[in-house]
Amino acid sequence: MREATLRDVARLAGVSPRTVSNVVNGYAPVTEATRAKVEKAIAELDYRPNVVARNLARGRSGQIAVVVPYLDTPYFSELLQGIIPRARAGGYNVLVDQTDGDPEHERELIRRRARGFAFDGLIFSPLGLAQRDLADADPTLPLVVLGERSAAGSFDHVGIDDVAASREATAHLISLGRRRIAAIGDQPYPTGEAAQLRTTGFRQAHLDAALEVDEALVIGTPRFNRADGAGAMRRLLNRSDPPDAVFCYSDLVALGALHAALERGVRVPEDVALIGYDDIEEGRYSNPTISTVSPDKEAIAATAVERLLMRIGLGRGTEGVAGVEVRAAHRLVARESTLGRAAR
Amino acid sequence: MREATLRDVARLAGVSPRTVSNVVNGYAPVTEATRAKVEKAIAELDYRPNVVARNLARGRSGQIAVVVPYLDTPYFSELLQGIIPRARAGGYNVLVDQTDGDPEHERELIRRRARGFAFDGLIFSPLGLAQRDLADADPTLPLVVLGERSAAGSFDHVGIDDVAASREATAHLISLGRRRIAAIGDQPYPTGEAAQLRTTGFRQAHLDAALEVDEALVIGTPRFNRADGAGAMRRLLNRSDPPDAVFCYSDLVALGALHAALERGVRVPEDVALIGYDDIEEGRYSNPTISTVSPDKEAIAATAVERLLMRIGLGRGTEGVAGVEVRAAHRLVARESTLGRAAR
DNA sequence: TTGAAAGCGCTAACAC
DNA sequence: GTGTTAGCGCTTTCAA
Repeated sequence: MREATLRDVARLAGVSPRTVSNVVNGYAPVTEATRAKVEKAIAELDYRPNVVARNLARGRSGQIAVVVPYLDTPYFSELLQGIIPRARAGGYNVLVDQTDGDPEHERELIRRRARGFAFDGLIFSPLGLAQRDLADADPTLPLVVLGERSAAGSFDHVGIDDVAASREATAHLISLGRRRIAAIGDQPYPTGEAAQLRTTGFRQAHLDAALEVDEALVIGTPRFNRADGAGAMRRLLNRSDPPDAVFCYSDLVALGALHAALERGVRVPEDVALIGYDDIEEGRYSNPTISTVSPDKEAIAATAVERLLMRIGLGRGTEGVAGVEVRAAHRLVARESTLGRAAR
Repeated sequence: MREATLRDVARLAGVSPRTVSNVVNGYAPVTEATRAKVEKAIAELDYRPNVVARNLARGRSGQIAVVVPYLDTPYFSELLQGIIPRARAGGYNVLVDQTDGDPEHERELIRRRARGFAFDGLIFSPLGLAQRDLADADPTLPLVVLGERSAAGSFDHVGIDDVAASREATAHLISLGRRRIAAIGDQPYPTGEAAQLRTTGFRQAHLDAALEVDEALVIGTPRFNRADGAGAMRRLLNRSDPPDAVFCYSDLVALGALHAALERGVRVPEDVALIGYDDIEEGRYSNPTISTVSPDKEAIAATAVERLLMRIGLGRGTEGVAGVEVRAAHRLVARESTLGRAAR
């Protein structure tokens, strides 16, 4: 049996489609009597508005897209979890996609709203894509980029102060008396813009303490995942002069590094202290627990959605609006991987 | 400036909308010359088809929804990661939502496609919702349910054999000489249908070995997460006669239990062996690594998408088609949390 | 307060 | 092969 349409309801209720539409959307004032009639007809026919038709008529899709490099990265799933309910509260459904960090996929997504992927706005966490590539993005697309801004543009940025946070994390290691500090996660320009900010903070902390950075201890990794963290750590431990502390550019990297250390019988933090970045739940349950930089994810999710909906609300007028950079709060969370069991 | 429409392209190319549509969709044979003209016009106007309009005309949304209880549960994010590319390959975009295990939210979603949430089919992982509630689901909705089937219906199920898998996991602990085996994760009917299957397998393994189940060691938890796992483990360790092994109904539960054990100085697996369920990546990097039941997630994702698209293809005819139960493969993966470091 | 009617942009049956 | 045209189901301007 065919789905009931608004027309069917109108016919049954003996009113015009216009009136039904008014009732359904709570628009113009409708007589109580009329409303009752219409609602009765709606119930009788089990009528549900066709969203696709509505969107076509309204000239919007009622959806936003959230695109991240990897969905199985806890940081992103935690963020997504914060974004979805807020978007729904704002009347939007959420399309999700991952790019695997593929620059082509990312570019395609931005340059021209990807084929067949209909959305009114986009929350985007670029990875393989240099931020300046966003510059020639479709300027009519409401866009919020996650991560610190590295280039101006007509879109918004939401992120924490990576340089400051990294500096604090490194300073924490230094304050514990560590002197040979490694960094795992550096990435070359232009892909690794976020990574480079962290490296900058790492260097600043050394400067602050009048310490030299041993360049051999700055290890690049293609991804911020457990496997790469473990691999980098193994290389560090193979050295004749291994580090006594490591600043990892993500908790996943730190967890991988931890695994590699314990596997070799290297004690954490006695032999080597470890600090991560992101404050994912996993780091609160690992053994030892992982010290980390904790970004205010709730604020990031909330701000990203808020800014995006605002831009969507502006309509095509978005084009003129300059990009805003929003800095969410962060804090250092010291746990066992730097303080030791004594922390308990 | 207004977006170019198909009509604009037709006008510029000097052909009819019909022809442009043909070119865009690669339908009917089109002369090379015409095609070239049309493509030139498309490029010139930077034309992109309006997906919403297309969907309305085609009477579909081109989207499927994936609904899980919690997005930040690694098992679900890993699954989602397998589902999304496959759905896109099949021409569908993926809407994602989480229910927080709220039965009302789940029911609403099924009973009548949720307001404003447009999708042609649904992959659904119920939690708070008893499977028999799915019975009075909209029978015209193409639906694939994740998890083992506990009731018949007109929709498909994709999952592993939970009873058998749980039996194997428990048998593994028994084969290691453990005799006081606890289970963490049981849940009351009707919410915890999946949990109860695992409890059944747990009991069967005891029967097989002519062992008694100590009912005091079967611990219920509201959720399958780290915190609940840790809490349950603490209670077990508080007993005068703690278990020498624990079958945890998810890896997250096992990771929480592990944390609680180590926190007390209880050795794993020497004092208590631990086995989980799901084989999430985290369990391969924890210290010790977690033994687990590994479901073939790729197969689950692939089958779920495949069955769903098949049902969507059937159109309204879906109604008659009986539900199919697909059993994906699983295997036991023994790691350090049962075998000890020697496993390396 | 409600009705009539013109689209929203695309598809596809039907003709030529 | 290509054009004509009538919808898809809803919104919304303009009248009444």
